[in-house]
Amino acid sequence: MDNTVIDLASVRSICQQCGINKLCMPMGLERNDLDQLDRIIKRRRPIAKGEHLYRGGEAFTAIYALRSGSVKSYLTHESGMEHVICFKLPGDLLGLSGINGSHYTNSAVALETSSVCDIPFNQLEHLCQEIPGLQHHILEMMSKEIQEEHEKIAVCSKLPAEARLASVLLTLSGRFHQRGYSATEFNLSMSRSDIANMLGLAVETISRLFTHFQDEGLIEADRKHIKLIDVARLTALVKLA
Amino acid sequence: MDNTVIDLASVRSICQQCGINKLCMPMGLERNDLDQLDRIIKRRRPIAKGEHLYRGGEAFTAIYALRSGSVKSYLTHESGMEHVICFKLPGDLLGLSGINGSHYTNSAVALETSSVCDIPFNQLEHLCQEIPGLQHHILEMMSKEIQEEHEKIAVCSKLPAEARLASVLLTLSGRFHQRGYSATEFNLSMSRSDIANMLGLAVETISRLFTHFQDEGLIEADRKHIKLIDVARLTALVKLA
DNA sequence: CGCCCTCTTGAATTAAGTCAAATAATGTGG
DNA sequence: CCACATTATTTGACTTAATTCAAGAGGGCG
Repeated sequence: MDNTVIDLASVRSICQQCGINKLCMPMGLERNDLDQLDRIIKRRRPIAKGEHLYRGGEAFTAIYALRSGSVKSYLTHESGMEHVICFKLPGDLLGLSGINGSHYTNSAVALETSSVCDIPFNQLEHLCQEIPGLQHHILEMMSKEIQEEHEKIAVCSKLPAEARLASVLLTLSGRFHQRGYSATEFNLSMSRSDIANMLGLAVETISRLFTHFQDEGLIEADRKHIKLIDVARLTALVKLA
Repeated sequence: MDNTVIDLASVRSICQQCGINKLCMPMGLERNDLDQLDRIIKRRRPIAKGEHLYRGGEAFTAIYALRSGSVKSYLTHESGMEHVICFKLPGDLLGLSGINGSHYTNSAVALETSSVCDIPFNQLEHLCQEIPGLQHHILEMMSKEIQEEHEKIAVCSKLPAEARLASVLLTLSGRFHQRGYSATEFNLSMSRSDIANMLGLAVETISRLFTHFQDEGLIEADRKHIKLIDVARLTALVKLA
């Protein structure tokens, strides 16, 4: 497995240097495979807050791995109404739902300055033919997305407002933790209204809940900055209801 | 493309005979490929109403293609509460969310006598390595499932009860139509309470809506038998709101 | 500095839930 | 095949969680 001699400034692929690679792509890939993958990936210069990565309806050409920052993906109803689907963090993949139908079915917009890797999909597919581990990884990532959506539907359609917000906070906490950041203290890059939208609630409700959580000593919230104080009680909120 | 001579009772693979194959698996596969796929698929004897195809937590070994009947998939909350995720019809695939984590994350139970094909997943994965079209098809099916979940979240978290039920009826209508059945007249294999559960509503609400839709001349409902009368107005219900 | 947009807070409204009960199916054992 | 038990569906009355409307308070940016 570990056939690496310490060859410092060698031709290490960018993927290998990238701290998030365990999340987004490679996993147990051999060095050679990683290099191949690396070769098809295009890096972009940073994307500014508010810039779109892609929009619903555009031709599907690539999936994206978020390297830094955060991105919101959303559907646009024909009435023009937006529905926020999820918030992506570094290591997450974007655009997978575009595979079927060869057009993106949702839009992705940066919530802050972010950077992404473009992974041209047809090339990725070819590579999957040669690298079984890569194919498996893609399947796993898609499977995980399906799992997450199932979970999200359960939360949004079964739990009261309080539990939904608690769930979002805890989920974010867990995801930050996975990425090596604090699980109890973080900054929200999304607005209250994005959160409300995703949870199918009114902004006012979210705002009230934030103050309520704070009054109850569950969290400390200063604008975007959130500190989880009583994780146990937050967790209980989600379970109960 | 069409290199078939009329060789009646030949060695045609079961997949080729199966009327639903355009939905579940093959698509543009060559005859040879189809045969290979066919070889790994196991057919089961029919599954009785109420029998489980798999349960959440069990080791993930196979995905399933529904051949006839209908199946409900649901999550079980730790409190024991069930959350219905979706209803599967012939041609649909089940179990895809189990790929990640190698355990089924939801349960699938037959709503009526049904038959399925078991597709051992590791064999399928191997086959995907050899048949690019098959790999692509699996990716498409998973992508579609993600799309559908996105859509479902939008419906359940944004639309009022009336529109949610209209959406379910229309979606089912479309799916029956795709499968060659009437788009305007069909039998629901699921209970009112399954529908309510999936939509995040109370059974009573669903019941009231059925009678309401009937009073409004939108549908005719006799127990499980549903007849869509005014599709245009139903559609408008979903859009508006 | 001031405008704009996000967020917060309060009061009134309402959609949907809960509780309770009747009715209609479905199934079971004798 | 019938009587009974059980479950699914419907309907009504009341309650409530969350929305909507209205308005004020902050913050951030040009």
